[in-house]
Amino acid sequence: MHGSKRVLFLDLVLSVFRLNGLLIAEGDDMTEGLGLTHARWKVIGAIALSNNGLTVPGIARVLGQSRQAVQRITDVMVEDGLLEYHKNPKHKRSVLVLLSEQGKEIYNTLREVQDPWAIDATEDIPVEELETALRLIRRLIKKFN
Amino acid sequence: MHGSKRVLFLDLVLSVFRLNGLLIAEGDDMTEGLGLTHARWKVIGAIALSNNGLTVPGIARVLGQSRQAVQRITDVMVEDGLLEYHKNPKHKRSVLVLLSEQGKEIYNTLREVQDPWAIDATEDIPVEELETALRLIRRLIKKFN
DNA sequence: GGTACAATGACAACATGCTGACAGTTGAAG
DNA sequence: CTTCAACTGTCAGCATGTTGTCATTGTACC
Repeated sequence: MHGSKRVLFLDLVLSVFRLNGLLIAEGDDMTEGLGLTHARWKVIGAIALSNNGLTVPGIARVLGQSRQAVQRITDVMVEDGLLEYHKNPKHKRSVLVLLSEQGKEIYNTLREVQDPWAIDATEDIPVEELETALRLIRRLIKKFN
Repeated sequence: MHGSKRVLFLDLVLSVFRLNGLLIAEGDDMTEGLGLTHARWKVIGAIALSNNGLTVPGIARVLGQSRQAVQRITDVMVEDGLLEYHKNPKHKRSVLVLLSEQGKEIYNTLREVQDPWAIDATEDIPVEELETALRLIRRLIKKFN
């Protein structure tokens, strides 16, 4: 009988939905004044975490979104001077997306708010619990991928 | 120095974003053929879990969304015969949203797919890990609420 | 009872996400 | 070298979510 396990898991799923919304709200609060929406700081974060830049479909894979949705955002962000398209030696059409100088400045400003936030959020949570939760979430990601 | 804990947490945040997207995709796959979108099965689920029906703003609070977004969905779902608006003895304007007969049937059909899915997804995951992860996520939800 | 504040429905403008479709590019298998 | 499937950019249509605004209804406080 796996009844309680099933309920436990459905509870987890609903909680992930809820936490997802709250995390986006937190991010939007943090980026208030930087002129960023959640779609934008997600892209900036994904690029900043990569060393050599990412292609548009690459960003989409990291964020778990469609490449078309990411393409639309990056196009506007390039127009706004936050990102730059660079030639990709490995692909004639698929350019690399990198942070512009302005984009880097905004990311640094974001980090100044984000770092204390992350530390505060995990203040009273043991590292082991974070690791267990992350491992479980990764396992589910792999399963559903 | 909380550096590694900070990185661990940011990794967790990104993974929650990713898992959120994958779970919605899983739900959409399960409801394929039922004519439901994720906005719709979330509403049906929220109402089904409540005993006496919910008002539109009430659904919004449960799902962590704006009442306007939920209102638009429920209006169309009433038109489509999935939901019904009933008089609310406690409020002259704010009606109660309930599942119609067709809505109940669809929810039952959904359960027939959802239950095996939940069992399969957690097949090789110990209950203790599920509980640890859920506890952590709930703690974060409470923190950001 | 009256009054101030919160909650609700309704509508609009906008940002974001998805899928489908089509053409050009890449890479791997034959 | 050829061929074909997968990947990519681009455009279009549509569903969803957010914020803002306004009038109406509820509630709490005096």
